[in-house]
Amino acid sequence: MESLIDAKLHRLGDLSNDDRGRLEGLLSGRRRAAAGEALVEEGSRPTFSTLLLSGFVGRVSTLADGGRQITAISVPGDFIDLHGFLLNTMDHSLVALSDVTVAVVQHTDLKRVTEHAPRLARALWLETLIDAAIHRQWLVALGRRDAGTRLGQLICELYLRLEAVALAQDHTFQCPLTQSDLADMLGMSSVHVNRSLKVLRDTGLVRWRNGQVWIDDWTALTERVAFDASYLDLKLSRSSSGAPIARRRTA
Amino acid sequence: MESLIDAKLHRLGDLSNDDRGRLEGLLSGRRRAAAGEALVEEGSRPTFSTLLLSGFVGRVSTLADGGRQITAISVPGDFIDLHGFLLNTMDHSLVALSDVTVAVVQHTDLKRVTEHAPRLARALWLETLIDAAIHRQWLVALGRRDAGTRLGQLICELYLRLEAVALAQDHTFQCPLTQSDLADMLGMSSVHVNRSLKVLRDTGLVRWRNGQVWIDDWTALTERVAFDASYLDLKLSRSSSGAPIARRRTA
DNA sequence: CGAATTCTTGACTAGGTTCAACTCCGGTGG
DNA sequence: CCACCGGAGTTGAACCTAGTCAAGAATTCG
Repeated sequence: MESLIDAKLHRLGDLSNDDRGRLEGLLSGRRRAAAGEALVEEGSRPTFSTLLLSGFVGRVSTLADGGRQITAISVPGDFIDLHGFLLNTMDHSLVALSDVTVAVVQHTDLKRVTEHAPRLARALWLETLIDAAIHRQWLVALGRRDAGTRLGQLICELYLRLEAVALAQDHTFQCPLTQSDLADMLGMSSVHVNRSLKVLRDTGLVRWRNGQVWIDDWTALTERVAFDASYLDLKLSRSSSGAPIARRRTA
Repeated sequence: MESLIDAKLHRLGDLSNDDRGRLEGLLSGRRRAAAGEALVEEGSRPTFSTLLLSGFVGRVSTLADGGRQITAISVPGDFIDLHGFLLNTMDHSLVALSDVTVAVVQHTDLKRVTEHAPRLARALWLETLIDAAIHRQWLVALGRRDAGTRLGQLICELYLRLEAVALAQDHTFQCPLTQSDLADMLGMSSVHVNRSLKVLRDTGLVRWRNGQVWIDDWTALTERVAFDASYLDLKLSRSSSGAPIARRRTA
């Protein structure tokens, strides 16, 4: 478990050992929650953020008519809800999509530390920017991709994110999400998730059974769904060389 | 123009006069761009961020098949592309949706200042978190709302955001977006935008003609499209009192 | 082993796309 | 001054993707 935290802290950029120690020192406790439990409720004002150690957590918005949209999914190693650190009230819930374990970070501690460690603050800021980059990718998918493509892209994304924390390898991974969870992420009905999954299965691209996913043909899948992983590979920018303002007609 | 900057800085939270001065000092120059020009290209590594002074800018992702998705829209007073400050390469373009003016902030200056002014850094972080909150709201809309609702919600959002910077009042505002731009934001065809707009017009809720929008019945519109403005009203959290971890079955 | 989810499949429906034609409007040049 | 032009808006008709409803099969869990 500690190795997961190490791996994550490493990915956060080239923090000094000081900063890394500061951050590890913040983790003040552990909590567990069972699948279906809300870690943080919409409308509440949490006093802590958490680092997800095991399991899957979804950001869930519930509509008046009972509809659900999962706007993001966190995998082990992700900070959950750094948003709650700066925002007054939660505009969505954080729900355990499987049994989960989290490490708790008190906002008061987080505030104190970030005021004295600007590089660390920047690393955490970056973490939320990566969230935003994933949000944008999902927006493109929901707005302009068909159902099968959205599903395939999500499977690719999950695989790479899990592989990055050593929870997936050889194009297979465990995934506790139900088809209904997938539907709420992909903005479609669970029936259609099922049908789309069947197409991926019948074309030999992906098998998904009993909570285990096998990507049988990674190359064909990424081509079929036009998956470009670059949005997941975001790192803290170091130097600042680059091109001047671009001027080009797009219309 | 300076009053716009003042208003914006004020909204960023209770910065000290020192911090406010620091931020104003960052604005190193002005640029103009005509509708259709790209301010920042996908794949580039910008060395500056900008504050939008006039006009509208969209974050645009272009698909291989020519499809476009606008994942966010910036109105005057918004910082554009703080993302580019920390991320290595742009995963999308920033395109002027009308003629625009921007104030430029060099990343090197931004970096120096945020390292010595943690509160200011936090205010800018917050700015990107608000972007993310809007992203989530759009995700919910794209995933779970029908076309008319999405359109109505966008009109409500635009009105409130423009009103906050004194560019809208009395439920009317100027909006240079074409129906095709709207389509690319709402993930639908421009034909269907036109039809949805006609429904809003015929039911007496909204008129949109020659770049001018009138919301004829705000109350009815917000009810019709279940618009909840709270996600736009996000402020820097000050104290840190709140409820402990919530435990509730949602399934 | 029985109950409750979850998954699977079929039949029908509806919201939205596509294609195409036509209109409206502002700008431009003869 | 007006005729033309191009971009934006408007509308109809045919088509299609995905949703809904419903029922049965498979899994998991107590």
